[in-house]
Amino acid sequence: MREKRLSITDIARQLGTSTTTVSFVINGKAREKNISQVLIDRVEHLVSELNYQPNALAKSFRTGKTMTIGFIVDEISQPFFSGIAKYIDEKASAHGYNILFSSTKNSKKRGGEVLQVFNERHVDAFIIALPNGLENEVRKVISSEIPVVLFDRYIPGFESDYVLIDNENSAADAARHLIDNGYSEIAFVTIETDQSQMLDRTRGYEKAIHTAGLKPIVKKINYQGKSESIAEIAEFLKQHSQIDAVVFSCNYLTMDGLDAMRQLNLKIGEDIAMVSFDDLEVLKYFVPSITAIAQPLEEIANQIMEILMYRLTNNTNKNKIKTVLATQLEIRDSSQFKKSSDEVQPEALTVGK
Amino acid sequence: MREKRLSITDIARQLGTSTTTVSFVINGKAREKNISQVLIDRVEHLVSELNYQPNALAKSFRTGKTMTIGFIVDEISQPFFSGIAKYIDEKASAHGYNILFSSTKNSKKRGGEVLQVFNERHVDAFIIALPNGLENEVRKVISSEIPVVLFDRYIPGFESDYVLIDNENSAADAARHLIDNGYSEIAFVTIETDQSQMLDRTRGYEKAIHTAGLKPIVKKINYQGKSESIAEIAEFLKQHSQIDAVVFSCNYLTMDGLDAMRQLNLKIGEDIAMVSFDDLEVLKYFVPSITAIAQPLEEIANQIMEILMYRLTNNTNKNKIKTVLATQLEIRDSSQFKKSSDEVQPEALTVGK
DNA sequence: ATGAAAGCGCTAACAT
DNA sequence: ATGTTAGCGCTTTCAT
Repeated sequence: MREKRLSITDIARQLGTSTTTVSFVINGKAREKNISQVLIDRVEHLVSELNYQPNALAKSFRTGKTMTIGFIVDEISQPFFSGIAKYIDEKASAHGYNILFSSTKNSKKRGGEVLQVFNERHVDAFIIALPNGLENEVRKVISSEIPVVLFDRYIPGFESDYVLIDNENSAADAARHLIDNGYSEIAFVTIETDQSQMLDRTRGYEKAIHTAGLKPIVKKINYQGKSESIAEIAEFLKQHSQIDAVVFSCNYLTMDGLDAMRQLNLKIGEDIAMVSFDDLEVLKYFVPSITAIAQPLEEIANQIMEILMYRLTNNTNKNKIKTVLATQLEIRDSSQFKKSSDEVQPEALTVGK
Repeated sequence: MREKRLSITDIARQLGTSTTTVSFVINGKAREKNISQVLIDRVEHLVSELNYQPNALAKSFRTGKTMTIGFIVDEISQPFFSGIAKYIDEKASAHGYNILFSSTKNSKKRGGEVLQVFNERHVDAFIIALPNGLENEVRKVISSEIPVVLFDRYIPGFESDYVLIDNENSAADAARHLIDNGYSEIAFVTIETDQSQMLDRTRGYEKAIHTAGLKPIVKKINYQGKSESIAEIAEFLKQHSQIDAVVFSCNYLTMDGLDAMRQLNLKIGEDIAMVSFDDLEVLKYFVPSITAIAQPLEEIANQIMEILMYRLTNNTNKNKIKTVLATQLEIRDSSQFKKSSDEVQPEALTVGK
């Protein structure tokens, strides 16, 4: 299938014409280059008859274009990233591009290596969820005129194309939703990090809590691994027994939180309300179903590809495009209106006041 | 970062040596080619001083090797596939390979296109979860000596490397587990397909049911989309109210099944037991937690890469390697020992006998 | 309207 | 032990 491949020279020779002509015809530049219709037809006929396939390697070598987009994320197996990957692949394929991916494990070292390798392979563009500390390396790529679209998080104060969601308002909405439903001791569980999206989410939560005259309770997990995270969350919840609702800042913390709550025998929706930042298909099948902030995956991918195609087509890197998308708070049973608990004065008091 | 790149000729010129020497040193063939240590040192010194990076495109063009592996699956966003992708990426990166992926949507047409495009891009090897009907195209690739490892399913009667799990016994185990726990009207919900893994799973279920002297109840969904699937499952369960346990043949059917059961107000673990073929992290957090057949993702990826590295290193395609791995039945609460239902004679009878 | 030919950067067979 | 050089297949400038 690959060894006896014809070259453009073979086609030209058989036709008694030049490689130039064949090249022009193959690349659709025939008209523009004033090739006669007769010749065009002859070339096209032979090409399809012999099922000639241009050697993409030679073409890439010659032009420097690889029709490849580098997709760099923390971990491809995370549903958010693989969901984005799905849509990116669809759009990219439609434009003749393919996706080269690698996971950074959110490590600066690994991220730098991937960036370098993909750069050496001459990917035409990058789509990156930026690992901590890789700002300068990415800066270099951007200044070398290769299109880069950041997503999920960005570099504050740094000029780049990006597609984000409105993290601050999304988190604030979630907090307000809990406040409106009668909760007052609302915790926010996030990770210890500099990543912009996590900081924005925390800020949104804090603003909403302050505005309501409540006291923020923020737990930052120094993420070392799943079991440590679960233990830390459990310990946190045990130490702060007044907490009546929790917002988890990302999907893996939601998972760890579910585990911690189960260990503590806390009944979700009864003992404690919860909201997950990031929706997962399964969350709606839980009993009780779990309220979540859903990111618009397809729309994020659409915007990323739109920017990329613009950059690749217009060959300009000026006027950075910054896109911020809204999220959808999927209200389910885990955050329903607060029931007065048994220990606290029940209806009697309410009636009496 | 990319424009002012040095070439091997620049290095050679500055050193007053030849490109051959530089090439040999760079590619670690210096000793083998009897280059003097002095020269080796001089070359290496200048290379690192100037931070020379060989042009991967030129190298690929020249050698025909791209250090790229094509990873073709139904849908990258499915947890099973993105989980495999994670480990494949890890192992491949460690060997200097990168992963080009695309989803086929299990369409023969789309699968054929991806195969062709990846082939034109000269990927060094393929890892494929085969779409229905693409057998002949894959056959061509295999016979052209490009390493191909199939996984998840295979082509019965066709010689190829593959890594599978023991689908038949896994499904049989799940059925036996339900039988042992007192269930007798055990249904199997799968999709209408020719895919080997689904057929094997169905066969395993049927064998176990027959061996126990029970009657199989198989529902094959003609998968058109999520909502249709949910409706079909709900209708099926309603029509067969005698069913006391269900095995779902893959993770998306498990999801659809959960939705259907919720619609019918069936309490899992009480009204109906269930087992999921394919584990998902969340299944253990459900109340009740859901029993599942867990595939060894990392081990599958390991085996795939082992075969691939062997093929790529030894440059032989002979003696196909067929690997079948065991699964783990994660027993949780959704399939616990059957409680006698209220309509049926309760303890009194047991006591009386 | 068409062709000749240079050259992208690298590898490796073939000198010496 | 090291250098010379011929391509790999393609695009594109410059002739004609």
